[in-house]
This record gives sequence, structure tokens and C-alpha cells, in this order.
Amino acid sequence: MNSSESNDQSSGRTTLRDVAAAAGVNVSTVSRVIHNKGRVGQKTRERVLEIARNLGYQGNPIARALKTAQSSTILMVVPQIENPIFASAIISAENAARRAGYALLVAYDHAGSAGQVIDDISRSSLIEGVIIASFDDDDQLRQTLAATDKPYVVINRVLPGESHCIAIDTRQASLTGVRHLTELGHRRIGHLAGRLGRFNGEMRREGWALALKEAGIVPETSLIAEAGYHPERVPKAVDALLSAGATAIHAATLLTGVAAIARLYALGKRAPEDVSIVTMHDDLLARVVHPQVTTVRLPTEQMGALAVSRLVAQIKRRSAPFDAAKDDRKDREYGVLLLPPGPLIMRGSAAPFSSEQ
Amino acid sequence: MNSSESNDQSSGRTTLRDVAAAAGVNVSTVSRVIHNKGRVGQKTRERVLEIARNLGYQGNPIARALKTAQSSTILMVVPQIENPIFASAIISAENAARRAGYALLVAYDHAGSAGQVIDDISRSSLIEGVIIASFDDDDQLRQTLAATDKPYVVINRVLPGESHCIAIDTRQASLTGVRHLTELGHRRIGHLAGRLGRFNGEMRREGWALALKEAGIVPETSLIAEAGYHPERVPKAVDALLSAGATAIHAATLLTGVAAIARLYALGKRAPEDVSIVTMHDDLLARVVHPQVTTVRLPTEQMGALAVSRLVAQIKRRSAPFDAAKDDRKDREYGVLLLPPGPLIMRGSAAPFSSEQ
DNA sequence: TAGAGTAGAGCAAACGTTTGCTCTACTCTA
DNA sequence: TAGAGTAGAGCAAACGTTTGCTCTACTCTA
Repeated sequence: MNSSESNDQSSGRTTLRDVAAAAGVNVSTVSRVIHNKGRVGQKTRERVLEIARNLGYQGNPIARALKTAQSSTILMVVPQIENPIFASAIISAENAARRAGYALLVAYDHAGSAGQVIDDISRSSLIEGVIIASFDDDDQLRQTLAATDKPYVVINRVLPGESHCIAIDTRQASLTGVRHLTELGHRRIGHLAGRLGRFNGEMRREGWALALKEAGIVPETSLIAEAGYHPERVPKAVDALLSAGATAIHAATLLTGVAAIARLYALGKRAPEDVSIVTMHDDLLARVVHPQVTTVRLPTEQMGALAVSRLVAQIKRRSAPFDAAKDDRKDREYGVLLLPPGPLIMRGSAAPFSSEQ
Repeated sequence: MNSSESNDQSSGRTTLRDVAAAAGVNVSTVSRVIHNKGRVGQKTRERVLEIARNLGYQGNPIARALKTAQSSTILMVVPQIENPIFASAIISAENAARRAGYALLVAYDHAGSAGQVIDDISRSSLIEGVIIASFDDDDQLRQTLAATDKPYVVINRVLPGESHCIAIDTRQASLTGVRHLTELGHRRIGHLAGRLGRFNGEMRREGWALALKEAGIVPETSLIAEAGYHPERVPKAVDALLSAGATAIHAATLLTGVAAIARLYALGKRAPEDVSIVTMHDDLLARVVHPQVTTVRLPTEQMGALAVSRLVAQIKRRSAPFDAAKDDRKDREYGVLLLPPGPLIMRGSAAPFSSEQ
């Protein structure tokens, strides 16, 4: 009845003012207690803390954000969420963000324009930085980045001239995978390519060629067939490689590698007896099919976590631009980061070359 | 030099005040123009609009949120992101949210406690509602929901006594799938079960049993083998079903269905020649293996989109609790929603029973 | 032509914080 | 014991909006 009786008459949520009133101190004191800032007496501190706890004070992130101009929110834009590489990057990024006190907004770039997504989201949320995975072409992505006034990190590709990139050295991954095949005695090794002309597609093709040359084999164009990330293009591509005499195939992605195995079955052939298959990225999928897939592990989780930590470092640097003392510790975090692939996981899809193949 | 020369001296971002000053009107007028609220003259409106455009005024979501107590942010908690069901629900939820003017925070519940996740996120973000997918048991989830003061929608399961649930009628999906097998002449149909005792596990088992009874077959316990969502448990489970004489298997999930096919290969058997496989949920995975998987499509995207629209309806209702006039239109959105499954997609993993099996 | 009505705008408070500055009452030192 | 120094607290402005209220200058109607 009494209007000063209860404070849940208005918003319902306990506010700094409520705590201050209950403790008989100024709101500024409560604020300082909560954030451990400024000097406040031992007894006052304890009393305020207890009252805050009793009243269930939570703090209003919005009000704090307005004052400090920091929303503690970052955005991650992905072009595909069903791709296990992005799924695992999202998981690890979300974990890393939460640990760093940031919330992660995830947006799916269904229109194929990361810039548009960023604009849309910015309308309803104040985001402090962006992690971008995108299939946009170099120029378009560069434009998007140029138009962004926020810190960002590009993942899963290297954009020439752009230093805030974190990618996986898939050239090395392909090299490792194909080397395994040459060591198994294969000489005619096909490459079921990703998207040629794009970063990851080219890296893989180069890795394939490198491993071949290493073994004294001349890479032949006829042993390259492009399928991108599209399983439906795999059968035709596999057929082409088989016609070219491939006894082994290096697939650019786990999904197309699995599809290649399926194609072999459909042709009445088998992996690895008739054709060996090696791909990259490890995931449930690799263990759920027969034969289980021999693959090079990719540090996708590391990529997600590092993207967050680099982004957060940028955000912090920006909010304290002249604090050079702290900067030196972070300086090494500048520059393109190309993560080495994980180990080769030998499972059942690759076997020694046999003259009967 | 002149402190009134430029406004990018402070935050850098154009503010309502900047626009008002440039247009020679009060900030309140600008606000009304931007939001189409209140009466403002035609000429003033146009002038303000143009100046706002020229200055690149964007609006500050944080300030708006503080004033209106609406952050336009919702949280989606998922227990697995690599599960294609959740991946597709996330995609569609994110799209629906963005269209409704909301941003979607995605959090991965790695600790198996949705409540903890909600608390953590609430610390850094003001969220208006929560979409929860969880593997917590009924009691734990109920506790979490009771502790939440925000609107919520539980997806992918029905919690007895809880009306804000959206699930897929997987009993019907299993019925459809198994009926297909009985129609193909199979009599001994094994069930590669999900997690028995849990909602989706039980629904599927019931659907399997229903279809059997429909065909005059008595469901036998020996024809049920539990594998959950764990592919590594599939081989043993499949072996058990085969020992029990199964000529066909209904797998509770696409992933275990695929693993079952792999197990057959490992045993020197084949699908569908030796054993037919039918599962549920359609996804790239179903088309990437050999044989391609016969499956019952699940409306996972619809589930994600509906979760958002129901949640948003709840949020709106809460912010205008006494506006009964608008309510009647939304009333039908109350109550548990059990979405009918999609059609059976016939691919290569199920074939007519043959006496040679 | 006088009075009522209204369209178009401005004023000012408020949302819940943070933080620079000020004030008070001590505790030291010389 | 007087003066300087400091610990502990409060004051008040500000972040960028939204919105109820007020004010002014019209345009009507009788």
C-alpha cells in the first residue's frame, strides 16, 4: 500500500538505488563495492555486499553498457552452420566468449553478404566486434570489412593484405594426407578438390601437388576434379578421377570424402580395397561410416577460441588506445595466424597400393 | 579546433542530439520522426529524415533498451550444436528472430545445466526470453524454468505439465517409418532406440510398437536395442537386433541409422539387400552415404521458427499485459505444440522383404 | 469576430548505471 | 597542538534515448 513499502512496484528488478537505500549509502558507493573500484571501508563493503545478495541485485547490463559504451557482445557471422567446421568453431568461440565475459551473437549469412548481416544486427544490438566466416569473394569481403567501424577477425581464410585473419594451414593438411598416400605406395592420386580459385581450395590443391612432387610424381590436371562442398557433384568428379587412373583420392572435405566412398560403393568398388580415400577434418561423421575415414585433424576449435581472444584483445586495445604499457604483451597477437593442422588419424579408408588395383 | 565544429570528438557516433542540432529541432522531434510516433509536420519530417540519413544516424540500441526496458535479444540454449537437428533449428530461429527485430544469442550448454548458462549470460546481457533445448532430466529442467523470470519456450521435447513446449511428433514419425517397413513385407523389425525413458526415445519406441501392432505383429523386447545418440554404441546394438532375427531396423536418429548401415558393411552384409534401414530426419548426411538413407523428414526448421514467434508473442504480451483486445488473436498460440512429421523420403536403404534374407 | 479546438513542436524527467570531483572527519607529523 | 595528508563517503553529471506534458499559433465554428 505504502509507496515506499516495496520497490517491486516499478520494474520489479532490484536496482543499485534499492541496494543503496537499504544500506543507507549512496549509489556510487554501492557501485564501487560491486566493481571493487575506489576506496570503500571494510564494514561498508561487507554490509553492502550482504544487502545486495539478499535483495538479489543483479546489475543492469544495459545501463552499464550505456555508460561505459561497452556492450560485451560480439557477433559471429557464418555462411553455413551445418558444416561441421563452423559448428565446432561456433561452440568453441561461444565458450571462449562466455569465459571472457562476452555474449556471442550468432548470425547465419543466408543471403551471402556478411555486410548486410552485420548492418541488420547492429540495428538491434550494440556489438563490439565481429568474427566473420564468409564465402564472399575477396573484393566483396574487403568492402564489408572496410565498411565496418568495429574490430573484426576473419576466420577460415586468409584475405591477402588483411592481417586480422585466422585460418588453418590446409596446404599442410593436404600435404600430410597425400604424403600418407604416397608412403602407402600410391602413385596415381586424385584430388577431389574444393572450390578452386578460393583460399582453401587452392591451399589444398597446392598441398596435394607438393606431396606428389615430394615423391617425384608430376601432378596431372586430369587428376583434379572439383566438387566444392557439394556432395551431389561428387559422383561425377570421382568418376573422372577413376577414369584418369586414380588408385587413391584426396578429398578436400570430410563430407565430399564420405560421398566419394559412397560413390565407390555405388560403382561396386570399395574403399580402401579398390581406392584409398584420405580427407581432412575429424568429426563424428568420420567414424560413423564404413570404412571409418582416414583424415587429417583440423584445429577448428582452436580457431574459434583464438578468434575470440584476438577480437577481445582488439576491443580492449581500442578502449584504452594510449596504454602502451599493456600493449606489448598483446603485440604478438597481430598478424595473420595460420594454424598448423592436427595429426593424421589413420582409420580404415586408406590402405597400401596393391598391383591388383 | 572549435569544440562545436564537429561532433565526432566524443563517441564518434552520430546521436539523436546531433541530428536535432543539425535540423534545428528538439531531440524529441527527431525521435518521433524516426519512430513514426506522434504528430510531426510533413516538412519537418522530411528535413529530419534527410539530415539523419546524411549524418548516418543509426540509433543507439543500448539507450533505447534502457529507456524501454526491451533489449530485443533472445537467448537460445542448445545441448549440442553438432547435432543436425539443433543446427537447423538454430538457423531457422536466427532468421525468424532477425526478421522479428530480435538478435539471437546462442549458448552451448556444455555443462549440462541450462539454468547455469542462462544465469551466466544474463550477467552480461539483458535477454528478453529464452528458447531452451536441453537433455536435462524433467525435474532439473522444471527447476530451471521455475527459476527463470523470463518468458521461455522449450523445444524438442514435451515436459509434462508445461505448456510452453514445441516438439516434433516423433511417435508419428516412427509410425510412418516402421509402417513403410511393414508394407515392404518385413515382420521382424528391430528398433535401434534413442534414449529410452526420455521423451523422444519413448515417442519413437511407441511409434515403432504402434506400427507393428497395426500390422498384427507383437513388439518384442528383444527387438529393441538402445544406442542413444552415440554411434559407438551402434555396432553392439545392431548385432543384438540381428541376433534377434531382424530383417529391418528402424533407427531413432539419422546418425545412428548411418552407423547401422556402416555396421552392416563391417559384418559383410549390406543395406538394403540384407537388412533394410529406415530412420528419421533429413539432412545432407542422408544423401552422402551409400545407400542413401530412407528417412522421415522432420520439421526442425519449423520448430525453430515457431519457437521464436511464440517467444516473441509471450514477450509482447508481457509488456502489454492488460491489452486484452490484442490477446485473442494470440490465444491459440498457447499450449503444447506437437508438430507433425514431414513425409517419408524413400531412398535406397529400405527394400521389400525377401525370403532369402 | 470571439472562443474552442487542434496540429506541431519543445521541455524536462527518467531509464540504471559510472565516475570525476568535492566534502568531511579522521590520523598522522613536526 | 596546529597543519597537512588521506581514507571514506556523497554529489551530480552524464551516457542516448523515449514520452507525458505543456506551450504556441494556427484553423475552424457559431
